Amino acid sequence: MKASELLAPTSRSVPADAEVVSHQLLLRAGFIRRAAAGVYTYLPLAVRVLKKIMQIIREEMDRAGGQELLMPIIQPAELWLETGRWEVYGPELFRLKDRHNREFALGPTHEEIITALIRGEVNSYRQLPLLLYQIQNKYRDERRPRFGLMRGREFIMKDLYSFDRDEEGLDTSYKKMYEAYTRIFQRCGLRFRPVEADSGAIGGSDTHEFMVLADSGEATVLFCEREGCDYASNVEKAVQVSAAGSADEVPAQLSWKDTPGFRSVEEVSGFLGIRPEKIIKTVLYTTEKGIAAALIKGDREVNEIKLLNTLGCVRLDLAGADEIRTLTGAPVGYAGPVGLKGARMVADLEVMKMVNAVCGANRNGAHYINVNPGRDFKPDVIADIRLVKGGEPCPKCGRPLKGTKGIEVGQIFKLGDKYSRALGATFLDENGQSKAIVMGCYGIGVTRTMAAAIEQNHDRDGIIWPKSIAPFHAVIIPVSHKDGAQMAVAGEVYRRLTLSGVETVLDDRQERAGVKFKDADLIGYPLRITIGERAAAEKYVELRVRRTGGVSVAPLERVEEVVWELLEDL
RNA sequence: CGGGAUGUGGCGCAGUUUGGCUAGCGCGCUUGCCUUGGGAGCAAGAGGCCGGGGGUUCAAAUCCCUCCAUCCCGACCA
Repeated sequence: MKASELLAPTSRSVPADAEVVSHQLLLRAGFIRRAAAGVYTYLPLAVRVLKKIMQIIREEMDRAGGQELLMPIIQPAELWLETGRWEVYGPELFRLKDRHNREFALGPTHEEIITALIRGEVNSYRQLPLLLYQIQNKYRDERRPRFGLMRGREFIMKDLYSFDRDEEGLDTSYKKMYEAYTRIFQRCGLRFRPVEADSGAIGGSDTHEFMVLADSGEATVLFCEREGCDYASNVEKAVQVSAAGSADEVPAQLSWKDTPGFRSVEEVSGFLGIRPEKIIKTVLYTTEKGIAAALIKGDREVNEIKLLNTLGCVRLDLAGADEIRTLTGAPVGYAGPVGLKGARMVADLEVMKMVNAVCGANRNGAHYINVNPGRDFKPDVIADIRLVKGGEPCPKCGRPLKGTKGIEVGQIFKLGDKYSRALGATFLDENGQSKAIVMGCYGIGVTRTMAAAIEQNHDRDGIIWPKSIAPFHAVIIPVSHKDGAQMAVAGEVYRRLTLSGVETVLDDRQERAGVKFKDADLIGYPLRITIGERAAAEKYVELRVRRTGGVSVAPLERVEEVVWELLEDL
């Protein structure tokens, strides 16, 4: 490819509305352009990277026994009504109507479509297991599209669905995918970590997320650094290790104190001269099942995912000031569990071990002291509902966990029979018994993977593509485009490399050398081949590795050999 | 959806508070000269219904109303 013919519009200035590096660099290096919020055009360089990622995915899916198919993006509402997700999926589902006023959705995922397909095609245990996948655009009307390709409303995803006779078969399929995903992200040159996760709206039991470790990640992951311990979890899922209570303290008599104007944990603890750990924080939520009160220690935070799961709700919103006043009879800041009625009360495990705690008195400007859970109030549910933080003990081995940020590039789910039951996808087993097919689903964000790769591989000058997914392997830069000898050698190098299978760009643009060097670094070619005046005269080239900056030379007649050697090591 | 902000040639911005006559600057683009190992220099150019609509005014990029778009901060997902 000649750079003069390549549509790769690079830019020196950083676009004002790009916040994260991957977004900035994708724009600056001429990989993407925005069409609407969360919707992008992929320019030729990006398409080359995406194709490589997709190729790696295809190879690993096929190796694991997957078969590729292609399902419609436009999906009829009926199927979504059958599974109940027409309602549950909510405003994230892009909806549209045809000329006859029939309703459709733009597919955010394809459980409905594929299960409907399989219920028609699979009748016998002999046809199972089955692993089917596709790679195509997905549509999610995100509440807040953000960070370029990291969270788009239209994005490319690989989704595979497994169909098995029983749980055991599902376990096998799940394991295959776990291993395939591990290989895929390794091959893409990413530092990542599979973590336990919450299954969220898709439903199902077991699930892992594949997290690329990067500071710009939106998810927090906790993992154990001890050798041999493999515990790793999304904070949403991370379980707390119960600490010992303050057994030495003797419960005192319940009483209350005036705390005029002191509402927050910090204010109250400061005013009363106690540590935040002595306070029971009461957080009120509204749900579709009524109001819920979450009780946690003052220095903790509610894990709303856990709370949602504990309550068995779909919606969970922080209660407003009016709702709180109606329920507690006091303004925000004075809610407490003692004597509280009209809310479903969920206490965190830690709260039940507290002795002589402090909590709001459901009265303006007053808090109870010497509150003892079990004696002074009885929660409806006792459960693990708090966020675990870095530094807390590993549930498996007790060592302190490390907390980092991660970008979720893939997730695998055990769905069970949720969708097969809803849509009637059954088969006859060896005994002639009708059974629901046991399913799993497995997604990879292809466009997000590209962005994540940049988050992890860049420097001040630009992108540093891992060789396996780089748009090109090498760029050839003649220092002066007017120097016939240099151009001739550059052309010869280009012919040799292209012939030997190196994906090469010849920068033949009428630009000064500095401009070409800057662009080469920005675009992130793993290898740069420079031909200067002397090199042209003496028939050699200069090679520079983007990642290390290491420079070497090679004679023209051996250039392809040396290039391949260098590429091997990348 | 709440909270905050922005919208002026392709990109980055100034001008808006205090309305005023031909709307500026840098980058990029075109042409020529010159230069050629890290985004050179000089010269001459092209390119803007100042996000849309409505209003106030002798006069609106600037004030008011309204709509739209985009970005950032909070709850979900690949």
